[in-house]
Amino acid sequence: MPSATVENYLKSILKLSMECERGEVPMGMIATSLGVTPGTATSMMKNLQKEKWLSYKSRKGVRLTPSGKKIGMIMIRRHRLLETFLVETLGLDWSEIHDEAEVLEHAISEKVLERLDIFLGKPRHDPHGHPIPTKNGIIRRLPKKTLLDSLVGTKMKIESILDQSPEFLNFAQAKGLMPGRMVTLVKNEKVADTIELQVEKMPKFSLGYKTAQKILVSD
Amino acid sequence: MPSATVENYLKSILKLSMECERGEVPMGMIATSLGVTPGTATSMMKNLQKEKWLSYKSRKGVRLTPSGKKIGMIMIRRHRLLETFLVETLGLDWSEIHDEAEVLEHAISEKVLERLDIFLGKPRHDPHGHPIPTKNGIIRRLPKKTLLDSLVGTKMKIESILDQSPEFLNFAQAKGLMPGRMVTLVKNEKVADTIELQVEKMPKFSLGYKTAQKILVSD
DNA sequence: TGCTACACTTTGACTAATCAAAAATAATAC
DNA sequence: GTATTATTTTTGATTAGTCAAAGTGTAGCA
Ligand SMILES: [Mn+2]
Ligand SMILES: [Mn+2]
Ligand SMILES: [Mn+2]
Ligand SMILES: [Mn+2]
Repeated sequence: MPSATVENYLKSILKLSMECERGEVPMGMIATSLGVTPGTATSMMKNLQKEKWLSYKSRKGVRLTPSGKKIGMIMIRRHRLLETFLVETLGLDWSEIHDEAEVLEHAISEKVLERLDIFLGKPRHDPHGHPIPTKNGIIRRLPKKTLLDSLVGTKMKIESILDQSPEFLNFAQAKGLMPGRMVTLVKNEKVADTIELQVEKMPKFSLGYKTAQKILVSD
Repeated sequence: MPSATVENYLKSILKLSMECERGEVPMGMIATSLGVTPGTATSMMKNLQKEKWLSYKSRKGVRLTPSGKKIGMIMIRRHRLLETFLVETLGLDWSEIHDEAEVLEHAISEKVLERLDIFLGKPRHDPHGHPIPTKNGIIRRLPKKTLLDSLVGTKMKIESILDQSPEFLNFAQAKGLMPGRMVTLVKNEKVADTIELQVEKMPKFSLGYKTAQKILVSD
């Protein structure tokens, strides 16, 4: 029923509402995240409210209704299952799958998606370590801990990569920064805004604080 | 570059031009085949001509240019490879794949398609026996011979099913009328407009003339 | 040769999605 | 507590794709 455009809006709003834990998602974030002008976002919010997918309070922001949340969650599931398929089955690189999935997610039916899920063995994460929601919209929460929130000398398991840009993903792959790998924090140079890392069987390397926060880990 | 709508138009026009071997494809056929009103088809033809995908002569019809033909052929390839994937890999029934492929064909990139082609082992037909064009747009011609064009008593190989409707495909499957199976023409009752068939290891059954022409065969 | 169907084209209207630019409001600084 | 800045909303316009209904052209028949 919802158009591809509406699916994108609802998915983005859901992701924003899960990230920045505030009551409403502000207009500006929505416009930025969808790459449209603020006016476009405002007018779309009115349509989405009319369809009961969210409630919109002028100059405050937007909150998804259960039906809006459901559609958003379905889109996340489609996106991540498709990304998994593209890497696991077709052998594409994890840096090139996001844009492909961004389009395919609007074209795949529930029936085909469920077959794909079975074919893939009901995976629980996509190639970037992001959890895949169940058919019923249940999603595992990501750990909060980033590379920055750990002590020098501890060995951690990489859980998830938050940055989706091809450039960063290529870099991360080259350094061994991939979900499942073990990594040790060798040094933390507060003054230099830098940490030094060692991924198992790989040479050491450095990462800025800002970038380090994009790698989620568990011990 | 072309929108999904344009892709559908060019694919349909190409298929029509291959079926009814006439110089130009008439407007009426285009409108019918796309399920739009004649006026819509006319105005779209002007746009497509502007983009140099075809030449349009008012009240005569339309002929694809090489670049239009190329896009149409790419769409046929995408559609048929996707149908093959849906049946071979995901196990959907051959009666339910057409509509799925009709949507997915606009969402899959060349890169993913080529991976899919390799994954499937470069198939030469889709599940209905239709030839899959090569990457360069070369397509095998279908045999002209239908079930009607054969003599009583001869055994033939089923090559292709031209009717795409789920109802007919379900019926055909139940009777064993599928590409690759051998069939014998048992009787031809001209006055009753009917032929009687026997597919190997299956009970005999009858088919009207009109329907019989939708099954292509070779000896 | 004129008439009648049918095929096709034109016209005017509509919807979804978008932008640019102007207007309004809220937040922050001083 | 005003002035400046940032955010959001309005307004007016555009584009792609569509339909309904009215208008036009033509092929074949009378
Ligand atoms: Mn998308
Ligand atoms: Mn992802
Ligand atoms: Mn299509
Ligand atoms: Mn087919």
